[in-house]
Amino acid sequence: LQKNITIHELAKIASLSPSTISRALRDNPMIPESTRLSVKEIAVKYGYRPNSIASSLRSGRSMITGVIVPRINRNFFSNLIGGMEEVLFEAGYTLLIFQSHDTHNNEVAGVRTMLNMRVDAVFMSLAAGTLDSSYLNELSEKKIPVFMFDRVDDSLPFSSVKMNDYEAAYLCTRHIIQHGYRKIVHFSGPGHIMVYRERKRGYLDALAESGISKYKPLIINNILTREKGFTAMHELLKSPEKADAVFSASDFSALGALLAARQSGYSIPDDIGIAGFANEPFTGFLQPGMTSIDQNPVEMGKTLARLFLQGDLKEVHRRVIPSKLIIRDSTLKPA
Amino acid sequence: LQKNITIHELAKIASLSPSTISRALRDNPMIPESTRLSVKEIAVKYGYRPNSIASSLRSGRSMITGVIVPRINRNFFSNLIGGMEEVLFEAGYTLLIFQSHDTHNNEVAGVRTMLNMRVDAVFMSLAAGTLDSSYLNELSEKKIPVFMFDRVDDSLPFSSVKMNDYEAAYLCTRHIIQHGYRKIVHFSGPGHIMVYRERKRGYLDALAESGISKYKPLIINNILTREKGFTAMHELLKSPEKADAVFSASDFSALGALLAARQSGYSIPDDIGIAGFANEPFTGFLQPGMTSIDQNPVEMGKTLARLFLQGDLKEVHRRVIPSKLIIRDSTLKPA
DNA sequence: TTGAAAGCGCTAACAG
DNA sequence: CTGTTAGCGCTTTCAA
Repeated sequence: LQKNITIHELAKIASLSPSTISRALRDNPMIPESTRLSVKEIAVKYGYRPNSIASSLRSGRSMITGVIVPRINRNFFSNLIGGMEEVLFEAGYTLLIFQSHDTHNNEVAGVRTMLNMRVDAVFMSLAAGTLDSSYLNELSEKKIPVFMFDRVDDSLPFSSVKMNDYEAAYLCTRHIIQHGYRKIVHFSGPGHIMVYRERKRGYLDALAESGISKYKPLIINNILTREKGFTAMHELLKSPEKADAVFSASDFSALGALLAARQSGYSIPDDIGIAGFANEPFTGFLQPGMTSIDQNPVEMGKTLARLFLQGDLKEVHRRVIPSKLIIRDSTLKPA
Repeated sequence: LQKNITIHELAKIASLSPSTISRALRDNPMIPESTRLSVKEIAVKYGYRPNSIASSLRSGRSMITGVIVPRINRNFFSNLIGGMEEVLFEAGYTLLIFQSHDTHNNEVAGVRTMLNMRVDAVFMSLAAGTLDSSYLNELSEKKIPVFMFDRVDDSLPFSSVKMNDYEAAYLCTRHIIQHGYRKIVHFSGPGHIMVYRERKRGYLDALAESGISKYKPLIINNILTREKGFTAMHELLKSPEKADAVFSASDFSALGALLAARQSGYSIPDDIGIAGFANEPFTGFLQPGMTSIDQNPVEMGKTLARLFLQGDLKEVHRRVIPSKLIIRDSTLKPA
C-alpha cells in the first residue's frame, strides 16, 4: 500500500513550506523558476499526485462538471458528450454523466447529485417526463451555471445550444413537396417538448406556403420509436385517403414506417417518400438511403463546453448550430 | 446567492452538535428515531445539500468512479457505459468519463486524472496505442481497483469482464463454412490487441477443423474501418483466386466489404458471404441484413459495476458474458 | 520571495 | 445517546 505523498511531506524533503510547494506546483510567478523546477523534480521523483478533492474543498472550485441526458446510448447524445468531454478535458475539467431514462425522478436525483458534488457546471437535456423544470432554479441560486441542449426550456434563464428545428423541418418538408409528394404525414413527439413543437411548426409552414392546401396536414403525436412508426404506418395505409409521404421527427419511427410500407408492398421512394430526423448512422445504410437531418452533435457538445469555459456568467447565451438536410434516395420520387 | 447551509448551521438551529446532525442524516442507529426525523425535517426545510467533496476528503472514499474508453460514440461503449452508470448510480456512485481516442498519451492523462480525483474504481478498455500497460500498476499500489473490458491485458492482475471472442469467432466461421462458403478471408485488427488475436484464433481453428484445407486461410490485419474494408475488398476481388466470404472482426470493415462487393456487381449472399462483429444497429438495417455477433454490452457494463460493488478486492475475477451469433441473410447462400 | 496560521465541511475517535 | 476534538490535504490571507 503506497500512501499518497502530500505537499507537507514534499515540503520536508525540499526544506520549504507547504505553501511554497503549492505555489511552485501551480506555477505561481512569485516563485522563482529555479525553485519551481526543483520542487517539480521532487514531486515527480516521489510520485506526488495532487489531491483534487482537498483542492476543491479549499478553493471552492471542484473542476467537475456534469451532464444529464435521457440515455447515453443514442447516437446524438453520445456524440454530443464526446465533443463536450474533449473540450472540457483540454481545459482540465472532468465530466460526470447521468442518465434520466426520460423520467423526472431520475432527473431530479441527478441534479441533487450535481448539487452535492458541487459541480462547476451542469449540462442537460430535459427528460420527457419533466413537465415543470423550475426546480432547476436551485442551481442558479447556488451560482452553478446551467447549459441546456436539445430538449430545452426557454422560459428558464439558462444558456442553451440548439439547432434550428423549425427551419430544418421547414426545409425538409419543402424538399419533400418539391419532389412531387402531396399527402405528407408528420410523426411528432410529446406536445410539451419544444423541439417537437418547432419541427411541427416548420412542417405546417412549409405545407401552408406550398399552396397544396387541399390536402390537410396530418400530424400524429408521440410516434418516436420504430415500433410506433411501424404501427402508425400500417394504420395510415389502411385509411381511405392514403399518405404518399412521411416526415418524421425521429429516424427510428421513420424506419418503422419504411419497414411497414415495404412489408405492404409499397416501393420507396416511388409510392411513398420518407424522411427522418437526426441522421442516425443507419439512415445512410438503408436501401434506399433515408433522407434525414444532421444535427451536428459533436459541434453542439464542443460549443456547450466552450460557452462554459469562456465563463460569461452574467448573460444568457442562445447559440444555434447549423444543421444540414441530408438528401438520400428515400424522398427522390422519379419524375 | 444562496450559500449552502452546513451541518454546523443546522446544529445551531436544532440545538444539537454537528456530529449528531451528521449521524442523524446518515441514519446512524445510535441516534433515536425521533431526533433523526426532526433533523431531517430541518435539513429539508433549509435546503441542506451535503457537501460530497468535504465528506470525501474526510472519509477517504470519494464515491466517484471513472471509465476510460477509446471513444464514447461507439455503440458498444455507449451501451456498456449506460449499463454501468445505471448500476453505479443505484448504489450512490458517480461516474466520470474519459476518451483516450485510442492514443496512449490521452489514456495516461486520463489515469492521472483518476488518481488525482481519488476515484474509488477505474473501469477501462485499453487504447489501441497502448503497447505497455504496466503503468497501471500505480492504481493497484494506491489500492484503486481496476476493472477491464473489451481490450484487456490479461498479464495484469485486474478483474475483467469479456466475451469469449475465440468461441464467437469460431462459431461464426463454422456457420459460414456450413453454408457452403470455402474461400473465407478474415479482416483483423492490430496484432497486439488480445481480442483480435482471439478472434483470429477462432477463425483459424474453425477452418482447420473443417477439412477444407486446400484453401489457405487468408488474414488481413488492421482492417477495422469502413474505408479500409472497402479498399481491401476491392483488392481481393482483383486477385486471381477470389474470396467467396469475409469474416471481419469489425462491423464497419464488413460494411465496407459489402459495399465494395456490391459496387463490383457481386451479389450478397449468393456470390460472397459477409459477417461482421459487434452487431452495430446498422447491421440489422442493411439489405441484406448482415450476420454479426452481439456482445451484450449493457450486460457487460452492469456486470463490471456489480463486480466493483460486491467489493471482493482480494481476488481477480474474470467474468465471461455470453455473446450471441446473429445470423442474417448476408451469410445465407442459397443451396 | 517565503512561511505561519487558519479553515473549506465533514467524519470519527474518544470521552462523557 | 451526545458532544468535543482533531484532522483529511489543500489554498490563501497575512505578515515577515
